[in-house]
Order: sequence, then C-alpha cells, then structure tokens
Amino acid sequence: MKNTIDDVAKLAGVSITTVSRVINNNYPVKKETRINVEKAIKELAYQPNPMARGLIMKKSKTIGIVVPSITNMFFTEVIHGIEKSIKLNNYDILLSNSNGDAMNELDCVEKLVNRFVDGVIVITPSTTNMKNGVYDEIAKEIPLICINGYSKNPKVNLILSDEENGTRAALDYLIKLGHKKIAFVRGGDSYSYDIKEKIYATYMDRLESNKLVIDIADGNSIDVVKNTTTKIIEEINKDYKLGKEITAFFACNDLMAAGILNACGMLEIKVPKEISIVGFDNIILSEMTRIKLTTVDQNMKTIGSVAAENIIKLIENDKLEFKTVIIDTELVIRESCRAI
Amino acid sequence: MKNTIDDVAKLAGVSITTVSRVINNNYPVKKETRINVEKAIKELAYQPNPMARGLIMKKSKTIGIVVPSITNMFFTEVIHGIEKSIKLNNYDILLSNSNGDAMNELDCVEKLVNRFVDGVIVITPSTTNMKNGVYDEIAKEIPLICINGYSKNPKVNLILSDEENGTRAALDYLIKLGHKKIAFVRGGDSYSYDIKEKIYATYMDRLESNKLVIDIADGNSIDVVKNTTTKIIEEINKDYKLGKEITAFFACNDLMAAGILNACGMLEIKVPKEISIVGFDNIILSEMTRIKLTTVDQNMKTIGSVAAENIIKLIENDKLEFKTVIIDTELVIRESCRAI
DNA sequence: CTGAAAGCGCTTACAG
DNA sequence: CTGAAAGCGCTTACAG
Repeated sequence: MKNTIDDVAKLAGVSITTVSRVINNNYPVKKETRINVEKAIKELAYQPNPMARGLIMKKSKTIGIVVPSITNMFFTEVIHGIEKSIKLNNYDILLSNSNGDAMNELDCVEKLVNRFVDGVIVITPSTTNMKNGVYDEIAKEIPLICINGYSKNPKVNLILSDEENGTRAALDYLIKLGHKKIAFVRGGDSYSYDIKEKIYATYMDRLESNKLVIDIADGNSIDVVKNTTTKIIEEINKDYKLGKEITAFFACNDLMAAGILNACGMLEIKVPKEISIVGFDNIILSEMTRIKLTTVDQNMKTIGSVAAENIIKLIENDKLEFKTVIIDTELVIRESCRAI
Repeated sequence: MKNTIDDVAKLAGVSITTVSRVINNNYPVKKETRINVEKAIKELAYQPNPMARGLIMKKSKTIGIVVPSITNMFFTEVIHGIEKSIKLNNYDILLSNSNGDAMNELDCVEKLVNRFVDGVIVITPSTTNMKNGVYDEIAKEIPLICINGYSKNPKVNLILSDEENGTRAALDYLIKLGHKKIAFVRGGDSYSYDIKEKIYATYMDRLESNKLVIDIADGNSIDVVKNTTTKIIEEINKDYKLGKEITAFFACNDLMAAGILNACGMLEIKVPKEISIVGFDNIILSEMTRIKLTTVDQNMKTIGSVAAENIIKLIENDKLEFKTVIIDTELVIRESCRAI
C-alpha cells in the first residue's frame, strides 16, 4: 500500500504537522528537522495524496479542457499550445470530450469542477450554452475561459480568433476571383459556424446571389470528412449543376473542405478549374491534400498559449475581470481557388 | 458554496448515513425516506464530492490514458475508440501527454494513479520503460494495459496491433514491385519503431542490400511532418542519389510518410514514378495527401474498443491475468508505390 | 430500516 | 520552531 504522511512522520520521528510543513514549505522548520523529514520522504518515496489535499484546499494544480472532438486537429493543436505554457507553471490538464453535444458539454464542465480543477477552458462551446448564460454562472464560481464562443454580454473571459475578419478575407478573395455563386458548408451548434454564416448571408445579399447553406451535422469529428463527401455528392446530384449554379465552396473548417475536395474528386469535377474551395483553420491537413487548400489560419498555437496564460492569471490573481482577447486570423492562399 | 451531504441530511431530516445510502443504493432504506432524501438532493442540486469519495473508496470511475502525443491522429483515433466503449460503462477519461519522453511518461502514470484512476492505458509506451520492467511493477498495483508496447516477459496486459505482419506485408509489397534499395524512416524510443526496424534489417540482409535508417527525433508529434521534410531533403542532398541508391521509403507512420512526400514534392522528385513511399497507421491524413498513401491499417477503432473492454474487465473482476491481444493489420494499397 | 462514530490522508488555526 | 486537535466531505462497520 502507498505510504502516507503518517509513515513519513513516524520514520522521521516528528508529527505529521511538521511533515506537512516541509512539504508545503509554508512555515518555518528547523533545518535539521527538515533534512530528516526530507530523507524519510525520499526513503519511502512518499507522495502526498492529491485527493486528500484537494478535499481540504479545493485546489488541484489542474486545469480542465473541454473540446467537442478530439479527432479534429484544430482542437488538438490548440490543446498542444495550452499544454506547453501550462506545464511550465506546473499545472496538469484534464481533458474532456463533449462530442459536440450541449448537455454533454455542461456535464463535462461540471465533472471537472467537481474534481476541483482550478480553472476550465472550453474550446468552441455550443451556442446554446453561451446564449442561455450558463457559462456566466459557472464563471462566477471558477476561472473560466471560452475559446471561440461568443455572447453579447460576456461575463466570461473570451478568446476569439477573429473569425469574422477571416471569413470576410476568404469571401472577398473568392469574389475578387469572380465567384458569386458560393455555397456555404457548416456544422452544428456553435458560434464559429453561426458568425461565419451571418457574414456569408450579408455577402450573398449584397451580391444578390442565392444562398446555399449545407449543414453537416457533426462538424468537428474526423468522420465529418467522409460525411461531407457523401453529403456534397448527394447535393450535387440532386439539385445543383456545379460550375453553373455554384462555382465555389466556403467550408467552415478544413475537415469539411477536405471532404468537399474528395467529393469533387469522385465526381470528376476539377478543383480549382471548375470549382474553388476555401477552408478554415489551417490545420496541417490543409497543406497535405492533393490540392493544397486555401484556408484561413486561426493561429492555434497562439490561441492556446494566450488561453494558458490567462487562465493562470485568473487562477493566481483570483480576480475575475471579464475580458475578451481577439487573435488575428490570416488568409493563406494555396491551390484550391481560381478565377472564373 | 457547494452543498454537501450535510445540507441534504438536514433538509431531509435524516442522518448523513441515510443520505449516503440512498445515493449509493447499497443498503435498504424505507421507501418514504428515500423519496424525501431524493427530493432534497434534487432541490439542492447536490452532487457528491468525488474527492471525498475517492479518498475513502480509492475508486473514481475514471480511467487514465497516457499518449506520447495528442497531435498525431493515430492516438486520437485510438482514444476515440476507447472513449466510446468506456462511456457506455459510465467511466470518464483522464488524458495525459508524455510528449514521448520516458521519464515524463512514468510521471504521467504516477499522477494518474495518485488521482485514483481505476485503470491506466498507456498507448505506445517507451521501450525503455517496457524493458526495465517498471510497468510490471505498476501492473501489480493497478489495472494496466499497454497498447503497442512489448516486453518478452509481459506481466502487463498488452494489446498489440500486428505491426510485424504489417511491416512484412509492406516490405513484401515493395519488393514484389522490384524495390531493393529501401530507406527506413523512424522516430525515437518506442517498440513500434524497434520491431519494424528489426524486420526491415532482416529483409535488407536477405536482399543483401544496404540499410539506411533515418531517425526523426520526435516521431509522434505533428511537427514530425515538417521535421521529416527537412531531414529528408537534407539526407537526399547530402549522400543519396534517389532513384539510384534509394527507390523507396518505408515510413513508420503516416505523418512521416506525408513529410517524405512533401520533401519529394519540394525536390521535384515524382512519387510514385521515381520514388515509392509506404506509410503506417492509415490515419485519415493518408488518404488525403496529394498522392494517396499506401499504408498499413492498424485498426485504431478496434484497438480502442478492445482496450476499453479489457480495462473494464480488469477493473471489475479485480483479477489481473496477464494476457496479450493481437489486432490484425492490413496493407492498404493506394497511389504512392509503383513497380520499377 | 436508521444513526453515531470512526476513519480516509491531508492542512491549518491554535497553543505552547 | 513544533505538536495535538479539528475538520474537509464522504463511506462503512457497528449497534440498535
């Protein structure tokens, strides 16, 4: 069985109080005593029980991260960014996957809170939850950061990559190339899709062009690649004569863009000759596809490191000032678009 | 502040013992009392404190997973597979990233154990740790499964995808296509690389062909794609006249294969015309690259679900019989190889 | 069927 | 500088 603080105390011939003090280094301890205790700790390979500790201190040196999917590299790249900074500060990560379900997402957060994580980062929270103010409540109880989730009245610390600007840049680019008939491909319940669609709608209205919004249910899991392919093939076969009614696709993430690319391949539609495609995120996949994707870089590493810094500030200053950080996005032009 | 079992007891007018009993449903409680308590629980939105619980029961309904990288889709796809089965049984996941460092890996495991996870799954453990028997020790204390880690004397539960067969299939295929001068590209400290290299060596000996092993330090992180590209370009520029001294690459995972493909692209070497490439894993990336990769499917979903089933069996039967499960691999022929 | 009490492994006033 | 004691929020013999 694991050694406890009692074992250490006995071996060192002191009280558990003293042992606790040398571990936490928060009260004066005579040098000699300290050395003895440290020896005992080493000898027994003693490690404090984090459960017992957490029970008292309500702290755990752990931050919780909730993502809608673990197979979408956008999220893993952000997590990677968070991890680097957070480890430097001796925090650990507890990762939780909501599978893109709003209720599930809340469940994940609650479980993390119950485990006394010191802070929570939710990446791409569901719009439902952002809108109904749950996170405003949660933020009162625990340091919370939402990445790419938005609410008008943000009582939550937000990190937003500038998806609006990114969307505009992508759309402007397509329009500059002469495209007017642009289809919009999105996933389910999240701000990232909503905000992009809104801008898309504005653009289409201005161009007096018809809107075509294609919704791929679970937009974040890796399965979306194949689901998109299927769906796009279906759509094309059903109604739309590509190259006539549609000349370009705007995809809300690179996974969907890759799916569209595949669909075009299977239908022998040439990209970018007959159809242009813009993706979003700039995950590594986007530069590996057979036609390299033109996409919008979200700077995942920056998002991650800013999130890490801020959550630690929030935790250690114990001040919860609500603020919003905007991270730049950038259009990355590669091969998947062409002028008509 | 959060409500505790005391608050519930008070509100329901019973002792905390009784509350505990209705929560855990492990002792008879009068129907009426139960209903009262349940009402109180609902009213206070009471949730038992998992720390307090864990402290006593040394159980947490959580299993820990340790991976060397979170940005390699092989791992996320395995995790995805684990997650599905595990959630059905009401377990949660604690995910930990070792960044491919052996010491770090042990640290991760220890931290998980300290948090009273009920079992640990280590995906692609470091060879060092497998060899020096640490995991044999750990397996005595806690249900443990290692995926794609191997030791001759396995006192640990192992799940191995049949990487040997997979490697042979890939090499046989290349040889059947007429290749003899095959370079081998691997990453750092892991059984998956070692076993493949061993087989590669045997093949090269049999062919009386020179070995060329290229080591990309951190073989699992997403950065390996770019690192491989750089390294391969360097190697080619340095010594090797491709198409003469080397006609094919065997890459230990698809990320590296993608990196090689990129390098060839940048050097204007045609794949598969001038150079053939075989990858390993069959992550989704492999069918999205500009030349679709011929690769070896590891059946990540199966690995994941078998791991999940087994760890739960291990936990709930409390019997630690050591056994090894082998998962089939399968050569997937796509576009990146060609006869010479 | 129910409750008082001990105890899980720690930290932190309090007293010396 | 050090220790005895209370307490964090639970579960589980033990007694009734």
